[in-house]
Amino acid sequence: MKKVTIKEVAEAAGVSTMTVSRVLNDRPDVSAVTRKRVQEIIHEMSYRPSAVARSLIRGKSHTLGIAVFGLEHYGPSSTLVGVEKQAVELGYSMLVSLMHDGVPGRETQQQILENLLSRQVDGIVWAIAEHEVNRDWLCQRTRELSTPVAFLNMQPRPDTTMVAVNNYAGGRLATEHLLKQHYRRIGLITGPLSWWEARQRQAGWRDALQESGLSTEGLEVYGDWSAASGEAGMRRLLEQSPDLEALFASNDQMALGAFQAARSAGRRIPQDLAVVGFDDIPEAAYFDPPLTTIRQDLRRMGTLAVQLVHRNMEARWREEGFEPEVLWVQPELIVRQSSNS
Amino acid sequence: MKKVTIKEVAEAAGVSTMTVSRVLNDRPDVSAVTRKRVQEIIHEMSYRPSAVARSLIRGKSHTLGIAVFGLEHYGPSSTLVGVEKQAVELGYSMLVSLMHDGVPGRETQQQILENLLSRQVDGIVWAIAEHEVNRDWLCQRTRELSTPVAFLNMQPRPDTTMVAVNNYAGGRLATEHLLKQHYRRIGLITGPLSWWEARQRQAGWRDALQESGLSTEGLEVYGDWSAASGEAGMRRLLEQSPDLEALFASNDQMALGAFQAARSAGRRIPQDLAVVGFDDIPEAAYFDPPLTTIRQDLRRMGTLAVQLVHRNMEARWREEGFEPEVLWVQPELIVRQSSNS
DNA sequence: TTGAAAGCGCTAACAT
DNA sequence: ATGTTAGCGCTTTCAA
Repeated sequence: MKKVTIKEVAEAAGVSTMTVSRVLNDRPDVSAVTRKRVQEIIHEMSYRPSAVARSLIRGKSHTLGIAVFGLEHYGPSSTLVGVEKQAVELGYSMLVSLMHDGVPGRETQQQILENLLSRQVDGIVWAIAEHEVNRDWLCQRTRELSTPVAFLNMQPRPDTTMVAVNNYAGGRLATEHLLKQHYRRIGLITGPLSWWEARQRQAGWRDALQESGLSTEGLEVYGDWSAASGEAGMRRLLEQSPDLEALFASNDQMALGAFQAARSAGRRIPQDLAVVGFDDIPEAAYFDPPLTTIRQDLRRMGTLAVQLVHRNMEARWREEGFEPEVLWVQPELIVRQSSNS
Repeated sequence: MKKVTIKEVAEAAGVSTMTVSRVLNDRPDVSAVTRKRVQEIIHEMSYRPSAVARSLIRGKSHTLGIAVFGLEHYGPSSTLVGVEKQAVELGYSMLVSLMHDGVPGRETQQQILENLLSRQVDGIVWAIAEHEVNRDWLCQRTRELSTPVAFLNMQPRPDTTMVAVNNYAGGRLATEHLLKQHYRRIGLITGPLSWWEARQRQAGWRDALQESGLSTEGLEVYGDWSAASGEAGMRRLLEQSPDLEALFASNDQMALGAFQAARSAGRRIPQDLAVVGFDDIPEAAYFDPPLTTIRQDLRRMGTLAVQLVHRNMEARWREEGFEPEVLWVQPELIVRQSSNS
């Protein structure tokens, strides 16, 4: 089937394209008879106005761009779900760009940005974790654009719109929960420290311990978010600190790996070792034992990011100013049996 | 920053828009001097050609539409990753539409399809599981389109392009693995039977048992893919068939739930009960015990779907015919300790 | 090697 | 209430 254009519809209906256009846009200035006839023809020919032509003329594409890293994982996909839902509610479609490789390089990020812009997206949500790759250039670049951008989970910067989970607070929450139960030797398996989120969780753990006058000596090992790294990390931790009483794993997968290492070492959870994770993946409640963890409302984060972008767009539309703002989402402690003393 | 157009670039360079266009498209018929100058100006003004205008004129948007259901889950997000990767490699961007609610209704699917089409996508990948909602209308509709569509994981139909995992074979694989180890009372926790995939896995299990001359009586309970339903299902199964020796859970989450129920019932895995799951989610290898499961190469499925769509598009471009085809992806048995006798 | 004119599909602004 | 003209940003065609 060839694509039908407004011209053909107009011809078939014996009216001008303008009249068809008016019917399409529900304008009041069309006689009821004409409207009805045109609508019928539209239906018959299964005519569908070209969003592309409309974008060109209106200078708005009704499309939001989103760049996501690590979509296979629970966090990014939940976030994307939140973003999409809100986007659709506000009448936008989603142009999605993914980053796959181990570390999101500058080259690729640049390409993604330019591609989204060339497709005339009305706004952008940047859900690519901040790595050691210098990100200032990106933030700088976005400030020069006429297209609003909201960043997710990144080190806050002045004049930048951002939504982030308070990972620092999450780290403290986890650690303080363990401290309250009188554990004193509380280990940490970090995420890759090139990630902002991993550093924040680490800082929360460290500060909580230090404020209680406790040492962090020998209690910290490095993971890469994977269950395998959690297992290896736990093993190292038990070797270097056999007096370990509790563990804060920077995500649930690593906690799961740690469970396995603890089992092989003959340590029961929670009797011999209390564990807290981070994320609250759907499986966490069914771990053995069910995992105490820090829940992040990722969908909400996505939703908020879209709202910020949208408000920003509307402001620019009306030629008003828009104050960049940073929105913090608070994480929540979910207590299950892995931390019960 | 206002958006720069080709006109402004042309003016700044003192040439016609045509010359700029030629430079943009790397046409040979521009003098080296002019080309260089224009390129510099383009860079200076950070001019970016409008993909929208190009789409309009060329009748190709270089965009692929994809409709996905249940993106929070591991399966759909892996598939999307595969789709996106291949799409980008072939020079397309991805317009993503999500379905959220419990059951993907016809209304919403229709809307999604129309929306993608109105945005002039060059091709569509339909990754929404087939439910009891009658899908024939959708397939029929796509046959009338000038835009090629590839379906994922659906009941094969004539004249329809599709990629699917052989879920039936997967179900047999799981069950035969258990049979080989001399288990005879092998239970099944199904997915929601409104899903084609769930029915296929069920059929594989049933046929395998029946061909071995075994009864399926009292060995089947219904789940909804969630770990909670796996736990409830396992409990029921143990009640109605206390002589249960093994279990095939139609996905890994339900297997995880079943683990928990088995534990509370005092049954050890695998000594008292062997378990096989389906999907091979990344966590499966770290369950306690590690889960034997059926792996599906979901990324590959996504990749293949895009390739089919692309070949189809090229064929239409050259006004050739294109034979709809059905591609089957074979699942693979991953043996871990949950099924070791 | 370069440019002018026409037009992709649609709508805003101005007739009638 | 309806039609005409012009133009969104770019490229195709044809002329110079």
